[in-house]
This record gives sequence, C-alpha cells and structure tokens, in this order.
Amino acid sequence: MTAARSAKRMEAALRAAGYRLTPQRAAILAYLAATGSHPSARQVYDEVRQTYPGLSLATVYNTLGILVKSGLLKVLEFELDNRYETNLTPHINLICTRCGKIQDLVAPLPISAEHLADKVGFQVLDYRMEYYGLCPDCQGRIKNRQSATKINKGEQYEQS
Amino acid sequence: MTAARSAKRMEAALRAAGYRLTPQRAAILAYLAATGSHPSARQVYDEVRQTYPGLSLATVYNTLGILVKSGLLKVLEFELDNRYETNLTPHINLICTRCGKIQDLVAPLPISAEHLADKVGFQVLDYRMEYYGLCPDCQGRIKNRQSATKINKGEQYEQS
DNA sequence: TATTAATCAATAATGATTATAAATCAATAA
DNA sequence: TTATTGATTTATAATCATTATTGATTAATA
Repeated sequence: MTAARSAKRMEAALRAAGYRLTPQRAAILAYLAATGSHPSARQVYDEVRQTYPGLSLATVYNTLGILVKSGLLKVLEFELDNRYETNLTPHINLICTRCGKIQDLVAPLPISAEHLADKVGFQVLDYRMEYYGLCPDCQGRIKNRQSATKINKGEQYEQS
Repeated sequence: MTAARSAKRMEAALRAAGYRLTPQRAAILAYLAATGSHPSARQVYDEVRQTYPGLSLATVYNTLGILVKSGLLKVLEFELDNRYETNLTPHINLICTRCGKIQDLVAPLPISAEHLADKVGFQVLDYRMEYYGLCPDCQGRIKNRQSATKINKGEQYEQS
C-alpha cells in the first residue's frame, strides 16, 4: 500500500521511462501493485491470465524486464524461478525453504554504502539480504510431510 | 588458510560423511582449499582439468553437490552460473557486477537468528548477504569499455 | 489513409544443471 | 587370485526457466 506500489504511480513511471501503457502491461501492473507476495514470472502469468486470458508468457517476461530496467521492480534470482518484488525500500527477506513464501522484514542493512566506499573502496549499487529457514506456518507443519512449492531443492537446509 | 579450508580437513570431513575420497574428489578439494575465489562449476572444471585431464563435468557437479550436502561448501545461486564458497564463517559478499569477482567482508549479520526466532517466529537455517556494485579495479576501468565475465546482465546495476 | 515505430506473441534457441545408464573402480570375501 | 558388491565416474541425453527471433499487430501522427 506504499506509494511506490500504487498502480497509478507505476503506470506513470512506466510512461515516464518511455514505454507505452498497453492493456497487458496495465493488467500486470495492477496485479503487482495489489499483491503483497513475491511472485515468479510463471505466477504472474497464471494470475494475470485469469483477468486477461490472452496474455502470453513472453509478454510477461518482456514486461517484467521492462519494469526492472525502469527501476519499478527488483529481481531475486534463484536457481529455479526468479522472484520479483515491488518493495524497493531497504529490507531483509525471510525466505521459507519449505513453502517458498518470502516475508519482508524492515531492518537496517549491516553496513552503509558510504562506509563500503570509504573503507573498502567498493561502490554499492544494489544489495540482497536474505535469511533462509522455516516460516511459522511450516514449522508447525514440519511433522506432517506435506509438499509445496519450494524455492530450491532445500536438502541442505532441511537436513538439520 | 583457515582450518575449515584446509584440504586435509575437508578430506576427513568428506570421509566422515560416508563418501570415498577418490582422486577426482581429492583434486577438486585441493583446488577449492587453495583458491580464495568463489568459482563456478565450470571454473572448477576448467581449473582442475589442468592437473586432472580426464575429469568430467558431471563429476564436478556431483562432487560439488556432495560437498554442499556435507556442509563443506556453500552455494550462491545466480541466474547464469552458481558460485561456490569455502568460507563458511558469517560474512557479507561484495559482488562486482562488472567482473564477477566476489570479495568476502567480515561483518556482523544484521539480525541474530535468536531475535528472528523470538520476535518473528522465523527459524533461520541459512543466510545470504550480498552487496552488488563495482569493485575498486572496475571503478578504475569503467571508462575504458572492457568486458569480462559478468555475474549477470548487470544492466539494472550499471545504469545509474 | 498512409507511415512509422513500438509492441505482441508464437516459436525456437540458449545454456546451466540434472538424470540416466553403462563402464570402471575399490574393498572385501571366498 | 578371483568374484562380488556397491559406489563412482563418465558420456550423453533430458530438463526447463529464460532469452532471442521474427512476423503480425497496434497505436500515434500527419
């Protein structure tokens, strides 16, 4: 419900970046602005097709790519499915390796970009801060072997 | 040069995990213990083949997978090439989006696992803390358009 | 309407990773 | 020494998300 997530603002920003607001793009934007989740390209495709049946997967990828280039969206690259997030404010992602859910956690980043530039000489342009583990729901369900979409194979996480 | 990185220790741990120490695995372990870098599977393959010419790429993937499962190695999943690191102590990775180099930065993680368990109910099993940007070398070279192995397309990082 | 460029969508291509299956090796027992 | 057994290696094929390609369609403008 942040300003950055509002569909209207995203539409305006997309136009400002020099892209047309086609019906397909508007539908994708509306979904992205409304969802609080971190969907994959396939999930965006499946969801938006319910309101816009003709949509093709290629258009989804194309639009997501445009949004990323325009700075309206951020990609979280994973081995299986990349995920996209609209929350561009600094935060940490809590990623459940069992159900794939990603939860935002507002928290300060460990080191400031200024410090890294001054002390290490590294120019920060972006970041990625993630904890992997079990969300509250999956901790409860862990005894009943019940599968779900996984963010990755997860064996290295679930073993201990 | 840490104990965890020593080839001898890794060999022992691999055996302790119930795996045989084959010549192929020993060669891969020796390379991993010696390198301070964060190689991809392909890089491991290319490097180790210089001392062990018969090595196959499948064996590299297999061995890396075994090492990850045994807790001797950590994967950093990327869209293009996954990278592997032997430094298992908590740290932050500084990833150059231009040359792909990954530099370790010892720093405290932003929030403790205890805090997350108590306050958010999230059970931490692993983490991933990364800053993306330009390493000192690439900041100098940024004017001369000079390509190198990239960690990803990088357009979204290099634009600003 | 004509022109032009942007966009769309179906398909093919890419490429890292994984699965498969046959060959090889190591360890032990007979 | 020779089988036997099971793990391992290797070459190859398969997988699959993502990207590139290409021809068709659309929108904007004159």
